[in-house]
Amino acid sequence: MGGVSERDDWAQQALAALQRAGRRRGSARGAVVEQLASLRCALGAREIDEGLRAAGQRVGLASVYRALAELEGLGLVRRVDVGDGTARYEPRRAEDEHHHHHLVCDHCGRVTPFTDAGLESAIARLSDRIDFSVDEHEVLLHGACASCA
Amino acid sequence: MGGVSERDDWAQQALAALQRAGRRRGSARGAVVEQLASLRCALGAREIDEGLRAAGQRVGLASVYRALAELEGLGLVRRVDVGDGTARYEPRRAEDEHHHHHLVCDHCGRVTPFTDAGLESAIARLSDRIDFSVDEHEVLLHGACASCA
DNA sequence: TTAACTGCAAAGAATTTGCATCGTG
DNA sequence: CACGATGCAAATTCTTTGCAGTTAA
Repeated sequence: MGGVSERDDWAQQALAALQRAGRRRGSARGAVVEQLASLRCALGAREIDEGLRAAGQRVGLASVYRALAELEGLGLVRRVDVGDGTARYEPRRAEDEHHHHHLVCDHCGRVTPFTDAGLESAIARLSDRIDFSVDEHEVLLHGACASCA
Repeated sequence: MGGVSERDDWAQQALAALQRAGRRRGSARGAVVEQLASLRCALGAREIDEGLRAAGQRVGLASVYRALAELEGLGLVRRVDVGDGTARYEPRRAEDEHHHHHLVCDHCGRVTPFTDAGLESAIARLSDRIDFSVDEHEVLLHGACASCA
């Protein structure tokens, strides 16, 4: 719990894991990790690409997809699908740090994160009870956000 | 309570709603409603199309998509996205009848329904607490199913 | 008869893959 | 130097749309 922000923390962890997996450090992959690390909530491949482009980092969209696939395979990011036909990704931080779920406004499309302890414990109890090895969970609440209601 | 199976019940309700919405009763749409009504869990457009084809009902895939879009718009089906890049749909029955969520095996891809009262009440409490009008929710548990673990 | 419904084929959008080239270890 | 990484373009896959023929009300 020091001066290192969780952002750099995750980025470092991700880069280390990639290296451990025998991967080299290319510029595109590094940029994607960097971009993901600065996120608070899930983003799609196109959004990540645009973000990098805006930051002056010209990256091929294919490389963004490849980086995401790699990171997902190593368990460093998780894919969240809110039902609009595109995949979103967000860093999977250690422990319960920043663990959250998503509110999806079906009117404006905005996706907002939220957390709820009651929900987490209900899921934990449930996970223990069933004959299925749970290693990831996601709760989506669809409806109308405050501004759209 | 009654001799009418929930299957016919939902199908009738769906057809009635379509008619009320000023839609005619074409064969393709009727077949899709029929097929959805016999489901216990979510299916993708292609699967529905194949099911109909297997039953001798030759239907254009485009019509299946059109029927699903129409039903979703009327709130008769809900779309479930388990993260494999394809959309799945299942009938949205009245009240809590058959209300369930999904276990997704990341190894074999199998999707299995489950129910949990604790989860439902946690979500109900949460929904009351937040500044967001929730009208639909979905819980996805990813991991390894009994046969894959 | 009229407007909705349907199927096929073309169009679109998101994601993946082939390949020649570039850069890291 | 050798092999992984990258970008572009072509290829796939899923879904939507344009049209002309078909059919329910």
